[in-house]
Amino acid sequence: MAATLKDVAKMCGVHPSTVSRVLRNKENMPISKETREKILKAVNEINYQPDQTARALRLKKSNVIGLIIPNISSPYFSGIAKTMELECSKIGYTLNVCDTNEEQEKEIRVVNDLLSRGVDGLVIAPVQDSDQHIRALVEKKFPLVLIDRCFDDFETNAVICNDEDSAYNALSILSEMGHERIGFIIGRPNLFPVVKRLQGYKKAIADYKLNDGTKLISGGEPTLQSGYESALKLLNFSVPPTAFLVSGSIITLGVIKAILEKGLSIPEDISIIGFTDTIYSPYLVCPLTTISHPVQEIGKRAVELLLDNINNKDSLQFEKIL
Amino acid sequence: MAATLKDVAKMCGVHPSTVSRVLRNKENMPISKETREKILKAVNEINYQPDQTARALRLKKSNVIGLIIPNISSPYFSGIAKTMELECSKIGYTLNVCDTNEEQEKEIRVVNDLLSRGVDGLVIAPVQDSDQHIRALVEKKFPLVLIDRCFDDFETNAVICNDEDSAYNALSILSEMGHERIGFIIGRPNLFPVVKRLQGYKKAIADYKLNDGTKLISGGEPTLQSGYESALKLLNFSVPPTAFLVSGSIITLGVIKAILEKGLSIPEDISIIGFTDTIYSPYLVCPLTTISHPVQEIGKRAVELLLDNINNKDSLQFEKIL
DNA sequence: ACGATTGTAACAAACGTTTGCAACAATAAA
DNA sequence: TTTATTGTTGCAAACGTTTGTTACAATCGT
Repeated sequence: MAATLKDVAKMCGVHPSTVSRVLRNKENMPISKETREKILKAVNEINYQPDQTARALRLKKSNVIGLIIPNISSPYFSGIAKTMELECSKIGYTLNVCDTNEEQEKEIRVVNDLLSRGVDGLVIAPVQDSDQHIRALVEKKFPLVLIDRCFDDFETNAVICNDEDSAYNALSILSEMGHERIGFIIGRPNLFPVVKRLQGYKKAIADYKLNDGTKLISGGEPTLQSGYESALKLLNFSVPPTAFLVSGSIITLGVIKAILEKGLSIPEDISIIGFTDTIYSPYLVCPLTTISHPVQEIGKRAVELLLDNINNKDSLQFEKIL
Repeated sequence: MAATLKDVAKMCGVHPSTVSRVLRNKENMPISKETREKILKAVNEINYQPDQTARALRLKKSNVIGLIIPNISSPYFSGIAKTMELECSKIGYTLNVCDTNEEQEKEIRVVNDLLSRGVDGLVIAPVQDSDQHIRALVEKKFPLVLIDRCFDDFETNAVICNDEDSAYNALSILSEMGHERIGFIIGRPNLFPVVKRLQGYKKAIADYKLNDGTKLISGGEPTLQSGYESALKLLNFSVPPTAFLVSGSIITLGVIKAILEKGLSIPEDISIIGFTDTIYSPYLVCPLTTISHPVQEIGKRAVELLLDNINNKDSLQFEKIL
């Protein structure tokens, strides 16, 4: 189908290897001006494009990096995907975005698939139901950066946010506003950032002596419905919370729905601070205070870190950003 | 690094080709039960994964299809990407999502890159500033499906929405509500769906005898700022419109901002119908009537159509869905 | 004038697969 | 016993690159 090195070589009456050398112009092998120009002319003429598959096979380097995320249609992850793609194309890399649909089994399949396709490195926001396959990668010293979520029991490169402090700060603001009962609505409880937020939340509850010892944490699924039900549950307490910290975009919508249905208004009756990233926030039915994650920053740092790792396979750091 | 066919073969004392035959179990070449089992055991033992790069090179088939979209962080396109990815992984294909950032030059680069990487087919939502590279693909009979946007002057496989009728219907609804001056705020004017919406809009204006001959169309950029300015422009007319048809999610936010700033309220003073796809719509500051595109349907149809095209390279149809 | 040095380009092997063909046994047919 | 047949496996080429080594000139130094 497409033109190959051999075709170009035949056109010029030279050997394929000569063409290759011209295109990758090696200094150690000098080539006469005439043949070089002859070859370049032919290359332009038939618009020769090197076969990256063959190239990758020979060089054991694909110039592709894989991004594995649990949900590409979430504004948070698609934002990260976007900036990573931009960063990658700047430096001549192709980004291969894969969606695990938040399923552990699929994540494992996808990792294997990308590996067998010869990606040079991997950026993963792992479903955190198991970790052996990730462990295996770090043991193999395969270039890897975790984002958003990471594991507490073994070290990897990672770009994560300081969710613990964020949650803590959110509560101190609410506390200063006079709130004494602050609920926390969460999504999947075993996720790294959720765990961290929970830690910050509990620490603040203790430090500021809030909630009267009542447990005001609820949730379980990262869905609108779950957010709705969880919020409703807390609102139906005899002494309901006067403020909410909420752990995800879609969940926040559910919480809002619940509050409005109870005939309460935001922020007059109830305050909300949400972990959510979307341009729509300022235009919601209620003014919403949000803790937003810097997607561009995360994406940029992730590819930087991964590239460092690809180029010198031994460095291992642990990076945090807020 | 990773185990190869040769490694497995050596373990079993057989030839690599035999291992290959076992794994791809060919019927025409029978293999004794003993060697087959011996080989399968070894494969499991060292967890052999075939090198897809080498495979693709040999077979001239990668089992990868490329998706090229102008903006992956738009909820519309990321929704399509998600469903396409799901569909692809069902049938053993990998989806490679690329973002052109709405730049024509980058789209061309990306197409070439994916081709040289040996994708089996391409789904593209083209930036529509030029079309030769797309034309070249269809002439080459390369498996291709266009989504969301297509070209009027040459035929391709395509999955598009009937935006003309949608716009027309929106106007008839607004007209029935009593509106006589209806503005239209658009993003990039040369885009296929925008052109179609404009046609529907104009047709409805004529049929229902609206707008008094005044031109109430404004816009240019697909940004919040542009939507804001465009709406403001129309609202500052001596006889401003009483309703808006708006052509994109982010633009809609700009329009809302403009209306609220003028001290008007939605929907009491002004009605809006927007072409926008997002879960947030019901929770915006105002109840918003939206024309939503069926992302799952589009994604599903696109990969179906593309796969038909990959398998029998001659079929060419033209498909529309609403 | 002759060997050594240089500039230039061809050769061949390799990356990890797949697959048509040949080869070798063992068995069946004669 | 010989020949044909079948079942099972090995051999080698091919996919399109890259790169160490070799080969051939022409030029140089002496």
